[in-house]
Parts: sequence; structure tokens; C-alpha cells
Amino acid sequence: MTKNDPLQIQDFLPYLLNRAAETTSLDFQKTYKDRYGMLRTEWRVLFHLGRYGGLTAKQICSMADLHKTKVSRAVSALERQRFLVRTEVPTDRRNELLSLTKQGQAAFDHLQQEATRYNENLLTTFTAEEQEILRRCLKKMARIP
Amino acid sequence: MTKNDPLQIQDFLPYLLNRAAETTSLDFQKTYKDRYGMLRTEWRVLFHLGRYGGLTAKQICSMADLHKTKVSRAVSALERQRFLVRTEVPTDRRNELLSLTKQGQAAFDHLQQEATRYNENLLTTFTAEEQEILRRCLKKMARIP
DNA sequence: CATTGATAGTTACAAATGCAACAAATACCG
DNA sequence: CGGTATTTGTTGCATTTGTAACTATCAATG
Repeated sequence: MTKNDPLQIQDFLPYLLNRAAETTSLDFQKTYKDRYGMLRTEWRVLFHLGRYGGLTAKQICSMADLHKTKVSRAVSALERQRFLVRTEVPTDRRNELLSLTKQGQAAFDHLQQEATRYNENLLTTFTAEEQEILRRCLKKMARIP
Repeated sequence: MTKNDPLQIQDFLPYLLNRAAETTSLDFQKTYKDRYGMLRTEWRVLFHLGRYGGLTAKQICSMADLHKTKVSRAVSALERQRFLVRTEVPTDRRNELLSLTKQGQAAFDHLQQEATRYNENLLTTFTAEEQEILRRCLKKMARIP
């Protein structure tokens, strides 16, 4: 690709990233949508709570780079389905500590396994070096430290 | 990462891909949203038309991996803003050939330049080898031939 | 050609999202 | 203290999206 060739769409990274993200997300969605009735954001919140334990909505917002309204609604949905509970933090009653119920933990355990399997399966087509580079480049573009 | 370590969220590719896709898409959106009043799908359709000339909605669907309703609405919006026109195909009046107006072509020319610049800027942090691997891995995951 | 089936594209309705305004609690500062 | 500003989280409303049903045209088959 010389500098003056017109840009191919498949070389435009936001486009490529969106397509890869959609393809893989829709694939993996099969794992949780029907069985647990979760949306993508809910799965993402569940994953954070399962992986990192009790968190406040604010913490999830910044860790997952999600807007607070999206998190607020995902938390409500997960609460409604009894996957998590809120507990007041007495020292600052603006915060609510979110933690998984037994049922939420079970769902997380299962989905984490599936996620691991999906991920490993996806990565098998790449060499170790490619995996390493891919991860590093994606993190940089997503501005994840 | 040994096989039995729990999966880190930042190593789960659908998650990483979504974050990178959102970050870069929102960045680049600054270029077209205010100035041309386009949404992401509309920019995507415009890009395809500008890059590959007259196409039918169906062709755009399969090339861009977009659902036909999304394309239909994007086309209507682009038409309303006089970025494209539809012309009947006499041999099969179900098809409509979509082509850019002068104004649409001008917007495309400008945005393609911006896209190239944005892309090159994003890629400068990577080595040539990394760029190559990144592109290849993303295409494979997006199932782009 | 008449009937049935397929294809291109649109539309109606429900669900999800983004944005701004909001309420409640706390922090800051005279 | 008392008032203003910040922070955490929710809600209302407009916009966008997904799904399914729909229209219009064409193809295939008897």
C-alpha cells in the first residue's frame, strides 16, 4: 500500500474493528442470550462483578468504559433476574456495593468457562506471537492500560 | 497465561474488540457527525458507494455485512440529505442502483482523506509487521475474505 | 399464462441507547 | 453551621436498532 493509494475499506481500522467485534460478539451471544436472557451490557457487568468481586456502579463504569445509564439499567436487569444484590455502603450512602448472588455466581462460573473456551478456540488459528501482538495493539487502540 | 488461570476480561477478544471498535469509531465520528450530520451506518454506506461506485442496497448489505433494514434507512437518510440518488434498473425493477451526487462525492472525497489520515495516525504506533498481523487477524475474525 | 415461490426493499412495532434533566447524598468553604 | 458545588445513580424523552410482517417485482413450473 503506497501512501497515495486510496484507502481500502477493509484497511480502515474502525471499520475492521467493528466488523470483528460484531462477528465475535454475536457468536458468543449465543452462549448467554437464550439461556440467561442477558444483553451484551449485562453480560459485561456480570463478568466484571464475577471477576473482580463487589464493585460499585461507578467502578464498573470506569473499568468497563460504559456510560452510567447503561450500567444503571444493566444492574437493574441483573437484579430483577436475581443475579446480583445491592448493599448500602454506610459510610457513603450514594454508593451501592453490587455483588453476585449464588445464582449470579453460578451463571458467571459457567459463562467464564464458555468465554475461555470461545477465546481459546478463536486464538488457535493464530501463532503465539500473533496473539501477543493482537492483544497489545487492541489494548493500545482501546486505551486500556 | 497458563491454561487454568481464570480469563482476564482484557484478554477476552470480543470485549477487547468492542472496546477498540467503540473508541476508534467515536474518535472518527467527530469528523463526520457534526459536519455532515451522518450516523455511523450512513458513513459506512457512503464509503462503500464512494469507493466502489454504483451499487444496489443488496450489494452493500453483503459487502458491509449490514442488515437490509439498516441499509434501507441509511440510504433514505443519505438521499434526504442529497448525498445520493436512486435510479431504477429497467431490467429488474426490484433493484435500485445507488450513486453519489456531486455533493455526496465531495463529502466522500473529504472523508476518505480524513479516514486515511486517521488510519495512518493510528498505525504509526505500530511496526510494519504489527500492522500486517493486526490486519490479518482482524480480517480472519470478521470473516472477511 | 396462472400459480406458486423467491427476491429487493420498506415499514411498523418493540426494545435498546444516548443525552439531558433530575434526586439524593456528600464535600467544600465562607 | 449554612449555602453552594460535586458526586452517585436514576428517569424521561428522543433517537436508533432489531425483528417480523409487508409490498412489489421477478422467476419457475405446470
